[in-house]
Amino acid sequence: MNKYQLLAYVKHFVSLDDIEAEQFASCFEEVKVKKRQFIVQPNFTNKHRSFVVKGAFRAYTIADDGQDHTLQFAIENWWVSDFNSYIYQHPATLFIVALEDSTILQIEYSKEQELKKINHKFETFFRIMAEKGLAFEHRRILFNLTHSAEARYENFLLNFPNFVQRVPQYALASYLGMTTEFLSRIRNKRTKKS
Amino acid sequence: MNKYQLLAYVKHFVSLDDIEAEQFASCFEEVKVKKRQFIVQPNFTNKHRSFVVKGAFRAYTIADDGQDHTLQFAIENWWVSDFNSYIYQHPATLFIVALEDSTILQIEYSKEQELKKINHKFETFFRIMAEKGLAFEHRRILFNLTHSAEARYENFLLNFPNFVQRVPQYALASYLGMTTEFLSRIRNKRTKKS
DNA sequence: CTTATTTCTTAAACTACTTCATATTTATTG
DNA sequence: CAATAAATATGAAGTAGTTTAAGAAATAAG
Repeated sequence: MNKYQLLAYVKHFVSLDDIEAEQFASCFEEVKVKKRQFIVQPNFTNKHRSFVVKGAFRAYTIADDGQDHTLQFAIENWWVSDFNSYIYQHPATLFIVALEDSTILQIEYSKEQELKKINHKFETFFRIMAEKGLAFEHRRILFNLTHSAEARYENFLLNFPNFVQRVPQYALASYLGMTTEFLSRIRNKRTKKS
Repeated sequence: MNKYQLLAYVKHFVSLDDIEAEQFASCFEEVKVKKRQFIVQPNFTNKHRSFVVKGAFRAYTIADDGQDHTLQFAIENWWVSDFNSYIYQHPATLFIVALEDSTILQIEYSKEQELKKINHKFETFFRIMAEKGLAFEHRRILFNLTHSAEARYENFLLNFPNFVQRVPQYALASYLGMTTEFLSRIRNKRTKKS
C-alpha cells in the first residue's frame, strides 16, 4: 500500500521521524471505491475518517422536500467524513458518495483516539486539521451571508477551479445554495459575456 | 482574578491537576468591556482568544452594500474571536463588539502556542474546542441550506432560547440570513398563532 | 423626566431566485 | 452503437424574502 501521499500531506503540518511516520501510516487502510458507491449513509455511524488519495466525493443530505444539499466535496488530499457522526460516534445524517472511481485511506475512530493519546504530535496534527476546517467554514458562512448566488459561483470558480470540472452542476448548485436551473442560467450568462 | 469558571469549563473536556490548572489559568488576563466597546476590528490582527465570563458579544462583518452580517454570538462560557485572524495571525475582517457590559478572560496567541507545546493535555483541549466548533458549523450550514427563514428562526429559538432575549433582533436576523423586517413579520405571525 | 437615538413594526412595491414543464445534450449500459 | 437514463438548458409563472419609507416603541443620555 502506498502511503507516501498521506505522509507527505501530514508532514506539511507536523514533522515526523521514520518510526512515527510508520506508526501513523500503519493505522490506515486503503480502500477502493467505485463511482456511485457510498462510504457513509444516514443512520449508520460513520466509523472512519477518509483521506482521498485519488478520486472525488460528495457529502450531502436529502431534505424533507426531497431535494439534496451538499455540505462538502473532497478530491485528492482532502479529508471527508460526516464529521458530526464521526467525532461523536452517533448515527450519520449524510450520504457520502464517490463521484469517480476512487482510492481512499481510512482510519478507524478508535485508532485515531489511540494515535492522539500516544503521541503529542499526532494530537497536534488533528488539532490543526480541525482548526483549518473551522476557519474554512467560517469564511464560507460569511461569504454565503454576504453575497448573491452569482457572486458565490464566481468565488467558487476562483478558489476551486479544479473542483468545478469534476463535480456535476446540480451538486455544485446545491453546495452553493441555489437550484441547478439557476446555476445553469448564471453559467450561460457568463459564457455569453466572455 | 476569578478563574474558577474557566477552569470548570476546561475540566469538562480534559482533567487537570492543580499545577496544570494554575499553569493554564495564569496565561489568561481578565478584561472588562463596556457595552458597545469593540474587542476586535477589521485590519487589526486578532491577538487574543476570549472566554466570556459574563456578558454577551457579537462578531459581524459589514458587506459592500453596507449591511451587517453576524457570524457568531457569544455569552457566558462561550469563546469568541475572529478565528481566521487569530489562528493565521493575519488582519481581521470582523468586528467583535460587546452587547452588554462584560467580563472576559483573554489568552494571547503566543501563550496559547506555548501551552499547547508544553503539555499534551492543553493541546487536546484546543483540539476538542476546534472539533466541536467545526461540527457546530457543519450543522449550521446544513440547516441553513435546507430550511426557510421561518424554520431557521424556530430552530434558533429551540436551540438557543437564552440567546434570544439578549441579542437585538436586527443582529439575530443577520445571523439567520434574513432582514430585520422579515424577522419582525415572522415573530408577529408566531405570537398571533399562540 | 425630556429629548435624542436606536430598535422594532407595518405595509406596499419589487426582485432574486424557485418551480414547473419541456426540450436538448451528455453519459451509461446492454 | 443503439437505446435508455441522467444531467443540463430554457422559458414562463410564481413566491419567499428584500427594499423603501414612515411611524411607533423602547433605550440611552443629558
